[in-house]
This record gives sequence, C-alpha cells and structure tokens, in this order.
Amino acid sequence: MAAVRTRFAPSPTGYLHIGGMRTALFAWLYARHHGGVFVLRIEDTDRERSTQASVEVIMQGMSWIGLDYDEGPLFQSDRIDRYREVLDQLLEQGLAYRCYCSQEELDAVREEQRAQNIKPRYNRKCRDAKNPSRPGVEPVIRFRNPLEGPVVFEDLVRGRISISNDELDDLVIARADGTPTYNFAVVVDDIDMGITHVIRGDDHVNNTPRQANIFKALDAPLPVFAHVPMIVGADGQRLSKRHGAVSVMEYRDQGFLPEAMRNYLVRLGWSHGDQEIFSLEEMIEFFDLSRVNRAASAFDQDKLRWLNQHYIKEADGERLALLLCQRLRELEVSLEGGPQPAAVVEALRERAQTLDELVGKSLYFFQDVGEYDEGAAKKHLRPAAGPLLEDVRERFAGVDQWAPEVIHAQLHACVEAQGSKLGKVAQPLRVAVSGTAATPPIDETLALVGKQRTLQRIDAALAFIAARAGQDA
RNA sequence: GCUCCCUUCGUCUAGCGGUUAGGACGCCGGCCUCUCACGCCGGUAACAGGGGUUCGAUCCCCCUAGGGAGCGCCA
Repeated sequence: MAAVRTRFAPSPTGYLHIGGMRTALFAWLYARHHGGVFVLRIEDTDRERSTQASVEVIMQGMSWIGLDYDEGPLFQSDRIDRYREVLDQLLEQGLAYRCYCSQEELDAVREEQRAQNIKPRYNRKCRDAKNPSRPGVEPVIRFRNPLEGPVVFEDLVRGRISISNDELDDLVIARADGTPTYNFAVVVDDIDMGITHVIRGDDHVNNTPRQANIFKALDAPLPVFAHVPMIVGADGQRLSKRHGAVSVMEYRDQGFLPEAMRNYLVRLGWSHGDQEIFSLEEMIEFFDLSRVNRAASAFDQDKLRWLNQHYIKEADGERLALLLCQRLRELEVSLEGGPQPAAVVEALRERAQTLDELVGKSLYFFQDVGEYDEGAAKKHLRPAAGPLLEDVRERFAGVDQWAPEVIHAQLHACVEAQGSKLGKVAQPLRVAVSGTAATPPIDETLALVGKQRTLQRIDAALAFIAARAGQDA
C-alpha cells in the first residue's frame, strides 16, 4: 500500500484563516496517523494578490499550532516551466486548445445564458474551429472537457460523488500571459507531488469533477478526496471579520494557547465518541477522515474559551509566567518590587480564560491601584469597615513573617477581637488592595501584594472612607 | 436559474432499525465558601416537514422546505 501523502495548499493572500488552519490540521493529522508525508505548498499563481508577508503568516500560524511539514514550502510560482510543459503536452495531444474569444464576447455569452436561466458556460466556439486565431490576440488555453458521461470521485467524508460531464465546460487552464490557473496547477502539483489524499475545504467539491477530468487527461490515478465542511459564524453565515477574529494569529494575540486552539479546531467537525480533550498524541492516534462531519459547523467562542481555561489550568507554570511577563512588558508594567510572576500565575490560573484576562487580573500585584471599582468601593469601603481595617492594619504592621498562614491567623484574630466575620474584613481589604471585589483568597492575595504595599493600600482605603464620610456629612 | 452538497438540544456532537435520544459548551438552580474562580451535584433543551419501506424508523428511499457551494483569464 502506497504511503499516504497529504498537503496543505493555501494561497498567500492575507491572514491565515481559522478554516484554513483546521483543514491544515486535518491533513496533517491524517498524514501523521498513517505515518505518511505532509507537504506544504503555497499556491501563488495569482501574482496580483500573493505576498511574501502572507507566506510568513501562514508559516507562523502553522508553527504556532504545532504543525510541521516534511516537504516544502513549495511555491507554484517556481514551477511555471513545468506547467508550461504539461500545457504543451495537452495541446499536442489535442486535450486542450487555444481560445481567442475576447472578454467581451465571453461576457456577452454569459449574460445571454443567464437571461435564459441556463447555466453560464463557454460556448466552445474555439473548440473545433479550424483556424480560430486572430491577429494581435493572445489566446488562453482551455481544457477539452469530455462532452458526455459521468465523472465520479470518492470522497472520504461524503462518499461517492458523481456528476454529468455535460454540466461542465471547457475551463481556462492557462491565462493569456501563459500562467496556469488554479484548477490546472493543483492537478499538476498533486500529481507531481504524489499526493494520495486531497484534503481541503468543501468549497472545492464543485471543482473536483473538472480536476478529475484533468487527472484523467494526464493519465494519472485519481487521489482520494476529503472535503471538509466550512466553519461559519455564530449566525450560521460565512465566517467574516464581523464575527470577531478569523485569523489564527489574532487568537494568539488575545491570549489563547495553541493547544487549546488545536483541540477546539480538531473537535469542530470531527469527533471520537464523547471525548472532548485530546492531547496531540491522542489526536494523531484517533484521527480519521471518516469521522468528519458533513455539515458546516459554527465557531463557538465560549467553548474555545472553556478549552483555553482548561489548558491554562494544565499548563506548565513557568511557561505561563513567561507569557505573563512578556505581556506585562508590552504594557510597560514594571515587575520591580512585585511578587514572583510564577506565584501570581498559580494564584490566578484557574480564574482566567485567556492570557489577556490573566494579565488583566494580575495588574494590582505589580502596580498601584488606581481607581476603585465603583460598585466594590460603594459596597465595601464604608465607614463600618474603618475600625476593622485599622485593627487589622495594626496587626499586620507587627508581623515579621509575611506569609499566607500568618496573615490568615491575624485576620482571624482581628475578626474575633472585633466580634465580626471574616467577610466583613476580607472584602474591604480586597477592595483596598486590588480595587476590585474579586481576587484569589485574601491571605494569598495579601501575601503576594507584599506587606508594605498592603499597609499603604489600607491607609489609602482608610483615607478614602474618611473622605467619603466627610462628603456624606 | 442550473448543478452539487448539507440538515439531532442555542452551539459542538454521539447515535450507525428497537435507546427514558447520550456527552460537552452555554444557560438556570444547589453544594463548597472571605469575594471571584475551580470543583462537585442537579436541571433546561434536539431528531426541519411530508410521504413511503419495515413488525418497528433519528437511522434506508422519495419529495418539500431551509442553508451552503460552484457556474471567472480568483484560489
């Protein structure tokens, strides 16, 4: 049995789309599962729109999510000579022909056909003309598609698909400038690269019969196809910017972990029983194209966030600390005099769904509390909290070992002495020290904030309470 | 318009002729508790519609509806 060879063949005309990333994942997993070869091919025959920058974006995206390739990146633009060679061969064999029809003529024909409610198709004017050439007109090359009979191909996710040749027309395979068009270049490439399984988005199903005919014309065996469904937005419409991020790099920037993204993507349109969490190894072991769903699936940010949180909880602490520091630096937050980033990560990791959130919740450990959260201050920094804060401040001031257990003990001593409850002092403290009403356990939080900063912030809160009392009076 | 494809809770999905139609996210309760979160427990919610086939259809066939894609000298 021939080794499996799959490929990912994006066109470098912008960002790396989430749907493209998932297609790449599936193709990669299929190859890895079968111990086969995964090829990266850049489809840049459209020189107008292709850019080097997008090539880099594609490669970054793949490496971020952990997809390596065994061959490539191969560029179609490097293979122009090869396409020309095949084109000549087809011309010579009469399997393709030159077409001199002008754009205007073609448009007119199409318009006419649309008006008659029939499928717009090339009228094959030049197909059998004895001498169609016109002076001064650079011809395009068209494929001489069979006129009748069915075209059949096997699709691992959809089963056998059959279409009649009389639905197809003689597509252009080379432009007037001699460059090959997509449907032709893919076929030549897939043949030359020995691709056994063509895994791509299902927007290509309708192209497949045309391509199948070219495979036949070239006397090459048909690969197995697998058309994976599209990813749509929450509203069921084609995914676009207005649904939020569509570029994988945006998700990285928003603080998603690559393993979360990968896990989310693999489960979108594919399943292995009820399993939701997959390590890379498990994905490779279990992945199978026949388990890929046929219907389009909606991108669900909430589920992605849930997975991301799962992986944040699981991730190596040092790695997260590094990511945290990196982001704090970008925000120009100084780590000076603050707690160990790794300790902050431990305190916060199960409270954040993204790295962005983690960073947002960690700010008060590293910099002064600016404005108090309005609701929190209103509720907790009230006159009644004054005596408690004063008492606990005094106790804290006398402490040598600034550690959670010690803080905890002092808190309880205070509560007892004041005949109060823990919440009555913890909440005001929390607001004083973080500006918000939600933080990790208070003893842990205070330990991380540090003794000096805690005392200062209690003082500031006391001042705030006093000022407010003055205002009310 | 023509051709092809798709259709199970709001969402991702399991199901492969006989099930109380299962899980996950979300949502709603509850427990835990100094807040938030985690965790745990419980709940809400689906076979697009109509015909067949069959003793029996979510599952097989047909039709309808809805959605998507293609019909380029884009990929």
